[in-house]
Amino acid sequence: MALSLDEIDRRLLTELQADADRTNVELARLVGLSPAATLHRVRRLKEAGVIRRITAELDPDLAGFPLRAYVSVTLARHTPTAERAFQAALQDIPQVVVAEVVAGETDLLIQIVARDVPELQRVLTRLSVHGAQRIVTLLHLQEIKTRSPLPLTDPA
Amino acid sequence: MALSLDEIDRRLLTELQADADRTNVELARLVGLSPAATLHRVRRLKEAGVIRRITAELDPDLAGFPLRAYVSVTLARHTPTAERAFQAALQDIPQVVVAEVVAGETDLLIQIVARDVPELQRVLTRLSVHGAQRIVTLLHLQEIKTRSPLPLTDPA
DNA sequence: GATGAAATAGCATTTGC
DNA sequence: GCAAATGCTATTTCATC
Repeated sequence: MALSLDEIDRRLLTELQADADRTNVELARLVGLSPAATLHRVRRLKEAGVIRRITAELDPDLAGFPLRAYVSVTLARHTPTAERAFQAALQDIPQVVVAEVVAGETDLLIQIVARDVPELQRVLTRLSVHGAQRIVTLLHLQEIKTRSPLPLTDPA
Repeated sequence: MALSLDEIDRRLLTELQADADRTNVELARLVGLSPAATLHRVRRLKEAGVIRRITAELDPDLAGFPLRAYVSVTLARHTPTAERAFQAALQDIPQVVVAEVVAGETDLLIQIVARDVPELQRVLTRLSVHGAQRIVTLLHLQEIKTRSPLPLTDPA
């Protein structure tokens, strides 16, 4: 599943994770390649899917979402139909910004954003309605380490 | 803490969250503004901090990190010193890509990436060594809903 | 097979309105 | 917020190692 990336690819990916808001010539200088070669490599990394997308990361507070929560969910019934129905419901709840199947103490882990407490509560209620049994909520209090780049250049 | 954003700002932010890999003229067409005005607004949003950064989102599998885990941590001692020491340790572990203080069943929630099981285990051991008491690991199995934009245009 | 250099078309950015 | 102007960049092409 993993692609073979050489040292220059890894440096490109590291730089682009840290800051993708730079010109191609700037990026080229950083990795010591010509702009043309740099452009070619970055395009290949996008086409290969290693770079999923270039995106704007917002400050949730400043954007009007002071409440964030992690919600771990255990489903009431574990039939394939019930699971698919629940997953479809998650797609339709815009305040659910991430959802994953996990292995461990729970079945699913969901990330929620909300503008205020009533909105948070409405989302939790919707989860219950759609088949969530045990719901454990962890309310975000403080960021310790903000999303950091994958450690591509580290010794394995 | 929240900024006042008008409808055009919200559309700009929504578009940039979905795909920031577009030219300014393209973005201008999408929101119905001139390129100059669009550039001005986007720059203001960056300076205000609503846009934290523009970043490349990678595919963790293709980038060589097939193992991801959420780890909830309860600290052995809750003295300010112990907490600060633990948080400092997190900054130094490159496989820890996100860390937050939460309220609920646990104290901290951490996101980890690893290339293989031994690497994952090494990280978990480092967490124990630095003061983590109860460690609950949720291993990522499958993405249900990939990181979605903040629902800026939704009715509150 | 990937890189570099040169050329063109298009864009980012500024200024004045 | 818009329109026009300029300097720079993205992008292509072609030659090269």
